[in-house]
Amino acid sequence: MNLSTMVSRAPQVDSTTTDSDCRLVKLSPETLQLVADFFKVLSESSRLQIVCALKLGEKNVSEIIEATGLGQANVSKHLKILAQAGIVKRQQQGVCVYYQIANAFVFELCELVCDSLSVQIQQQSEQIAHLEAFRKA
Amino acid sequence: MNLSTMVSRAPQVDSTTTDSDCRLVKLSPETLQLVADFFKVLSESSRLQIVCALKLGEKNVSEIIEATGLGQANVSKHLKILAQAGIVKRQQQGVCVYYQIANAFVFELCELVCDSLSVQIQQQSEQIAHLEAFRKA
DNA sequence: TCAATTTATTACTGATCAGTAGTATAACAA
DNA sequence: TTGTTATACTACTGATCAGTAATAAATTGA
Repeated sequence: MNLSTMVSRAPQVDSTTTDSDCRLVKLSPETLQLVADFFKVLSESSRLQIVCALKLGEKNVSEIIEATGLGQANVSKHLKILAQAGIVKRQQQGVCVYYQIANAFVFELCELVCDSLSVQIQQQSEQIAHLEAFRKA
Repeated sequence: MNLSTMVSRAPQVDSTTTDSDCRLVKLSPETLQLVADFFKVLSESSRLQIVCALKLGEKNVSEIIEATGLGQANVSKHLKILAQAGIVKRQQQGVCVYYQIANAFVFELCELVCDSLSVQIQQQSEQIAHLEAFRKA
């Protein structure tokens, strides 16, 4: 069972629309809050730095601190948030604690955003170029 | 030119890894900040409500207010944020201002998160069921 | 046992932001 | 013009949160 079917059984569902073309339309505010909370976890560059640092494989906390340049308490806090969101997994090995990506789809998300941003930036720079050409003429 | 190539020209790039398997590893903190800022726009349930309200087509501000139940000033503020992020487009028609989704990939993002969350919830409920069975035995 | 290392937690501060009341602006109608 | 409707803006408040210093806890080695 996925979230859509869970939500489609909830009372606040709008059943006047078809299933195929508008899954998001049916989501209740409570479900949207869950989605928003997940996006919030990824909305801090420090946490994205940690995620990127784990892209090539697991690291312990000290290695993450070194890779990101963040403070120890800060990294520990962010790792807790990432773990609670199910984005990283924790594994203790003696004194050290190793973290790894638990859900690789975060990279898919980030790359989608990157691609969209690059298109936006390209369009903006083209518009600026047009404006420049117009000003000179 | 996309963001990846932009970033791969920046000095802080890690060139010890291959291009295909780790685009995100190369992103500078500045680029990650842009990605984080985009996620932040989607990290409020009110804004996701507005996005969902526009899923089936454009709406003017009054219609969005009615669809979401949010306050007028609040909706206006969120629409400005969504427009600045390039997620919605603004179009004035007489007294009314119509907004529509400018970049449909936000739905792709949301559905990816929804699917991931549903898997997590399902796994959690299975774990709880196992624990229950263990407790009874 | 004692010291060193690694990670987590707590308490605090400053910054950011959502929501709102009030106000401004602009278009249309009478 | 005057009033009405639709939208945007400003200023404010309370809540949330990132970063940090200090401390705690747990493991390892001497």
